[in-house]
Amino acid sequence: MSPTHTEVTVAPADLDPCGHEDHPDCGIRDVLDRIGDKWSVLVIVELASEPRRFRELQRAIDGISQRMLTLTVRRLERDGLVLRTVYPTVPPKVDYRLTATGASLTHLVKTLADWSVTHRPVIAEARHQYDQAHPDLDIRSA
Amino acid sequence: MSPTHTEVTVAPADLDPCGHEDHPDCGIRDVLDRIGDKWSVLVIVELASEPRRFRELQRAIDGISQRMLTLTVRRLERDGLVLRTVYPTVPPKVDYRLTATGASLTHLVKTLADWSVTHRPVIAEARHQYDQAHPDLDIRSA
DNA sequence: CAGTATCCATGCCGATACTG
DNA sequence: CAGTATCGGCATGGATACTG
Repeated sequence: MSPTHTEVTVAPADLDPCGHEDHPDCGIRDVLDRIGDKWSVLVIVELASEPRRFRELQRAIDGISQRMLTLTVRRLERDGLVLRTVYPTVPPKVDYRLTATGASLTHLVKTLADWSVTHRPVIAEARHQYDQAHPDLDIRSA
Repeated sequence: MSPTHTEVTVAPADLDPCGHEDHPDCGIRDVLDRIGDKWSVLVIVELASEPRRFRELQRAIDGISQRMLTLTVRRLERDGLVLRTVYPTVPPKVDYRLTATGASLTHLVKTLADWSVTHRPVIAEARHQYDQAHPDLDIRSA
């Protein structure tokens, strides 16, 4: 880590992984880079109803490690989607809640979930068909 | 969608990475596992307007490798989001188009893009603030 | 043109151990 | 409780070469 460097991080082109703005693509990748990872949405969903403490989140989100929860909430905090509040008590208490921006994401997430529920059977069937038709081919491990 | 199959496909735990259905989480992770990767949405966006051939896709999607385009369209095909058509000509011609299910995703993608465009400035600012306040901390490389 | 096949780098993520 | 630090596996994805 060696935190002793005064150099100002310029952070150029931080939000623009792809080169051209005229394409409608870029915005999408941007959101997905934010919530497309393994845990972010689950944290957001969990915080949608009410603020949660660190351990509460960890217990609520099945399978997440301490490390990943920390990383996930830190990133969400950095992006201004989650507000982190530290109460200087002993033992320490920290809670997390959605900011206004973060809360606006819950609608989006709901839309995603709805789509999934609606189309899940069709997709499952499509997969089944495909795997029947291509028994030798294995996409998953390719 | 022509539900002409009597056999109830059990689909053994293929679509259910997390263990419990009562949580609202699972559906979301499901979509994200499908479109959350690096290229899928870009392919979908590109196919939204009209069918495309393989090379057309590759040229349209800046930076995608041959390998990744193949993998991406294959997965989308397997999930029944994209239809692949081979014309037995020489040289070979293959085109890809969205299925009805795939097309239904474009609305979703549009929603994502809109959210991104709307909130991008706020998020950029939040990041900036955060990085100012925590100059030593580096989340990106953690 | 439309792919396969192979090799390899990165980095996401999990497991574990330790701290204020 | 709420983290940090370290190590290591494994999947994702890029580069390159080859094929029908």
